[in-house]
Amino acid sequence: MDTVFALADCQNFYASCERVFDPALRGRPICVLSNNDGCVIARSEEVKANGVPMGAPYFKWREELEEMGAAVLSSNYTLYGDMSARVARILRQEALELERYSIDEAFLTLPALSKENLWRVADRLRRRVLRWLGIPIRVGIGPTKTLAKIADENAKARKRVGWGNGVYVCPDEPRRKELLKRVPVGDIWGIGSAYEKKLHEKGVGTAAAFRGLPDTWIRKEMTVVGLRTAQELRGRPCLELELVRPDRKTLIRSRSFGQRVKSKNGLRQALAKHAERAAEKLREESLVAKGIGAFITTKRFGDPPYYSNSVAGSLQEHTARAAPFVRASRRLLEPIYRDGYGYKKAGVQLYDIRPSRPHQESLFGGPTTGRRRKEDEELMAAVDHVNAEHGKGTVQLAASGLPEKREWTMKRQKKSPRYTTRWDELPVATAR
DNA sequence: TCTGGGGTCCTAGGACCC
DNA sequence: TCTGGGGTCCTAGGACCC
Repeated sequence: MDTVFALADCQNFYASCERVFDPALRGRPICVLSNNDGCVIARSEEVKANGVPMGAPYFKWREELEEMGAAVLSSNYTLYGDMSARVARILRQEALELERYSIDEAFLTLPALSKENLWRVADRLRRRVLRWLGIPIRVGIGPTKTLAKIADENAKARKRVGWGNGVYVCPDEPRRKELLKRVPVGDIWGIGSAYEKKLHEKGVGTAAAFRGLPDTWIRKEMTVVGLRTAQELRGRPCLELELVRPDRKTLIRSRSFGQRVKSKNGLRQALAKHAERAAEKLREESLVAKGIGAFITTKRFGDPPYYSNSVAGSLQEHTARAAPFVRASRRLLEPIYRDGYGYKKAGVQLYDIRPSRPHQESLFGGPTTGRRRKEDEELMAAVDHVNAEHGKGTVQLAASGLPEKREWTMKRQKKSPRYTTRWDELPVATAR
């Protein structure tokens, strides 16, 4: 069957989620902050209209946000993740296949119906998601993923000026070319700031001009990735839906510190905590890893002297137990730590990752064999269980320090309740 | 004072092998 | 003076995404 691609995109997703559960937020400007309450990562329309850019540092905009009466919230990923899954379930009702591309976007394939009928299917999904979940979505449709993305952007632009309802089907040639003449090259999915600059220097400013460039030039200057993008803009699909998520290759846990950390001990505790959380994530996904790297950095904007370093190491065997990673993180800190700097961020990266089953015992037994390993695994399972019941960090290794003694802990002061995943945080309705 | 935290893919170049 | 021709694997760095 001939198919087309659709991109369904939740509008102002985090802000929309917050509004679903707190009616007082409807009609009120909202912004959601990154971890550490550092920058603005989601904005409602009102906040966008007031000129607050994506990624803006919160402290620079605090006063303006106050003036506009904005609600400022820490990010609540538990809530957003759950709502995201619910949106996907509704989209699957019409999709031939569905790829969850990010927390707030999904690619779908639909049968290649007439433009009018595609529009109807998409609009039905849009209305259903709005009515059942309270989340406004847009849908863009096209013959390739890249064109579906452009259709979605176009739906957004049209809606902003009061045209349409957030559903847009990419037209056929030659009207498609007219559309692409109005799309700035930097707005194309796959063209970031570096390629945008390069293309501008070549005098290429629009998607139409970009897709008209010779393949040899694109290939040479932008690798096969750029060439695929150009082909997709010409209507030739090069990217398929990714239906099974490929096994992850790396796993990073890192955080900026609430304040600078100078002591080796502080860094040691932070790395231990990241190692512990990384191992927890491995178990969550039934994976094991052997490679581990650690990094520390003072890196700040315009704030020398700066120092940044990382080092990689390896465990003796694949595992998902916390203790070996924590020990390794402590060991790895030694060669990279320099006294006298105020560190701003630290993290742990795991690699050489593979599924934990089927379980492979080394012929002669690894360093940890038999009963000892079994006990460790049971301990980890118990830790995960307690933390799932009572909240992350209820049980943890002593190496990462007591929460109240930490000098490096994260700021997250404005978080909303986990309305949909915690019984004790359910929204309360009162009648009068 | 205060600027997130994850990921992926591609290429070039070096080490090493026969 | 002249200095092969493949492979593979690994890593660093650059590009992109949300």
